[in-house]
Amino acid sequence: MTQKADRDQIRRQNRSVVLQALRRKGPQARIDLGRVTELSPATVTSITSDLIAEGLVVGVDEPGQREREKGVRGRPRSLLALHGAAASILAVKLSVNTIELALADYGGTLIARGAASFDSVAVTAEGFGQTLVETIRNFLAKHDIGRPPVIAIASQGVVDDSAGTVAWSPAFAVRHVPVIAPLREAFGVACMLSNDTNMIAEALHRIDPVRYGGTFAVLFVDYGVGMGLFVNNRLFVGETGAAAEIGHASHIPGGALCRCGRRGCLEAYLGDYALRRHALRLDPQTPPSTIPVARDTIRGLINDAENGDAGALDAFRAGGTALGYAFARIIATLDPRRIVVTGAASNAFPLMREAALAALDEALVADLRGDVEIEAIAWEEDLILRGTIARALHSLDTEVFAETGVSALQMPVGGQA
Amino acid sequence: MTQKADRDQIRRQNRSVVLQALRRKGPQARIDLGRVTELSPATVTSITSDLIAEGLVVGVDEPGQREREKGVRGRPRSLLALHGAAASILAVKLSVNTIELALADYGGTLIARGAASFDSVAVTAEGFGQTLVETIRNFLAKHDIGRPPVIAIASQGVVDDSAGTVAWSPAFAVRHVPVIAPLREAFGVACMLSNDTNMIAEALHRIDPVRYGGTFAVLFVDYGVGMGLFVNNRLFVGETGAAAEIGHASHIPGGALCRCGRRGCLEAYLGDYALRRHALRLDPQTPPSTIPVARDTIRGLINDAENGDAGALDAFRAGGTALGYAFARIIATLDPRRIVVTGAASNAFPLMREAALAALDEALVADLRGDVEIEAIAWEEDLILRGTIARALHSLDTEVFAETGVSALQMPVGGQA
DNA sequence: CAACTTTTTTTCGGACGTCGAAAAAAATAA
DNA sequence: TTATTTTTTTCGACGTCCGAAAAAAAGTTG
Repeated sequence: MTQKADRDQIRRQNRSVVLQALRRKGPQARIDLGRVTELSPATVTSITSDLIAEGLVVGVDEPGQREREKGVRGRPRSLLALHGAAASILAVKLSVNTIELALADYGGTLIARGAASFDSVAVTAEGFGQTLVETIRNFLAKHDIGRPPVIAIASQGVVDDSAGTVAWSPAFAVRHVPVIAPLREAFGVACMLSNDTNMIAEALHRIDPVRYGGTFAVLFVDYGVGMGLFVNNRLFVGETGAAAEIGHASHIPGGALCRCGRRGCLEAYLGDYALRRHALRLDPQTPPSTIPVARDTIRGLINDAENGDAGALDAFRAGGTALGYAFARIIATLDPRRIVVTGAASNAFPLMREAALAALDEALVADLRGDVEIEAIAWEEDLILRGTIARALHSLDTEVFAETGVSALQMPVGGQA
Repeated sequence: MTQKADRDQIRRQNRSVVLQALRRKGPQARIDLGRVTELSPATVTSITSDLIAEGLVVGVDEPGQREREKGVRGRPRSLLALHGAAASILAVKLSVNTIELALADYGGTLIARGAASFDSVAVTAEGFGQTLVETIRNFLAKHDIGRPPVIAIASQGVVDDSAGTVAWSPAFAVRHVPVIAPLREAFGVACMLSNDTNMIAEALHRIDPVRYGGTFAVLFVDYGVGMGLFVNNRLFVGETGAAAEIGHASHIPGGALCRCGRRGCLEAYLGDYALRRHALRLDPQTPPSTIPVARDTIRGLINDAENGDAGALDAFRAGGTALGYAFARIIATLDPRRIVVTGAASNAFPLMREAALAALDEALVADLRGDVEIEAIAWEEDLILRGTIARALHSLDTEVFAETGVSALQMPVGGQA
């Protein structure tokens, strides 16, 4: 049953709508905010003056503005913008042997970036929290910032967002590694944990909410296969946060041997090791650990294929077939508007397309397919960190700062209090 | 981006909350409504007096009430209830050769039921609308009711809810059969169209919103395999209404021959014809049309299996394996709280359980499985019509009657105006 | 049986958020 | 300097919710 509504809720929602408008459309005058949000000018004035008093929004003087309005009569518009110093976000990306960090302000401006290495294999459930805390502490010290109010982490593998742990990741030998708890304890700040592929979906949605909206899926094909899912314009993570973990869902019962030890996972046909295994014409049961892969394995295979190497071509054809079946199963279950393929292997999509579409035809009645669009987009490493930042900012806009009477989480900068 | 909120929205939502509370908890006093909805007594009085004036709610005298409160001091509670005559719902269930009908009032009370036969195979895209209109007209004439304000249809197969057509159904030889348009034209009333298995999920959710809430899936295993999906406490139908059509999603690429002409669909292992085909030890490529099935095929097979028939036992074992893989794929994609198995084959779940759980183990890393509960519930034919009525009533509560100043869609009863 | 107690329901006034209209502010044009 | 235009703010009205108080309608008690 729906919840009751009261007056406070209206204000909360409208504050949030104004903040989101400023985030989406950049600095703008009150009159524009009124048009975008459909709130009356009177209400916009009321809400923005609160937000300004609380330090969440500031008046800005955009230099270009003056000239662009040269010769326009009337009272000049005074632009408002999100106040960068109102909060800051530390986005952390966990992958094999690497922790990447990015610091952004409330306006979404990137302030600093960094990276650190660690030994994934040696990680213990207890020790990793400490590693993470130290890495973050070092990074923050180097960038002269006291206390980031929000830490958002994106991790490979299966994330349990209610427990705040990484339930299972190719990066770790151990399971159920606590992440949120040690950070909250060390820094006493709000923390959130997400799956990395979900953050790709989030980034795409923030970049183009129309194209990447409604219900859509992102397939990340790289060292493994991940999936990010939006349902009804919202990130969907399931009951425990483990939704969209299609990489280790079964493609062919009893099929090729996967890294996870099971047989027939989608990843065992599409992961970098799987493609190489196929290209080398090794037995599908060859243990993945014995197959040499590196960061650029997929690029190498694409090169080989483009030079006419039959093994590589075959590997992508087989991968394409698996991909097509994955499309079919996603469509049958979710009827999405769009499926996006990205990751290192997205460059190989032209090599896989034909097999993928043939498999889709074979696997799904045409009447079930709807109008789903399938596209491959070039892979950018940064998408994950950008999505992570975007998600954290959105949660500030809708949850923290929507609350009336909350002043900015003041960020001490430099030596000043 | 979220929409702005205004004053009217508060009232709409709170009216809706009150109506839903009356529906969920039955007749109750204002003070109880206040407790359930968390609205103040003053607000409850204000909202209910509007609702009473509009004919949506009436005061009732429940005979038991008096005695139960014997000896209780204070002003006696005066119970309010949904006013049955405020609207009526005609639920229509379309299946092979049969149209079932049920008429209910706004209070959810069943007023009449009926059924009619028609020749599914002979249906044409243009003619079916007429058949449906006539069937409904006859039914309504027989029950002395003028003009049902809401018609809700549940159909087998793939429903396109934006187009208002049955895109593809085992009941019809033709595709894209218009349903909404002819009804709206003939009766000029609000119509909605859903997939039948989705209505099972809806019925379960209304019966026990806690148990059947959040994200859960219903697998309907019977003549075919259907799926109903709730995501975040709401029915999920995808972008075109074709979500959760797992029956014709691929289980084994190139596998057993399905009714739809493709190979390896889940249904080709779990549908009644598939089970019989296996039990008779026929080749998996034997065309389904040549396999004799009837309404009680599954019951017969269960009997055979319980009497030790090796073929029938094998068939259920194979079906169980397919079911287990389906579980695994659903869990990997959606991470649901619960998966419910129902339909005629749910009685066979004990015969399938072992194979299903073994397949699930084989197909999905344990860490991905979350705390999903898998249960089989006895199949009741009525669940579909009940869910259809429930869905229509819910849409009245939240969309039509939530609007302020809407008086009841007066239902002419008997000879009276 | 009249006064008291208890519980439910209604009434009343205050607070608050949105909106439209009018006023004020700040520019250009004549 | 006055008129015009556009943006922003102010003001008053209206609607909704809520708390408090009053009213209503019973049972209890002496």
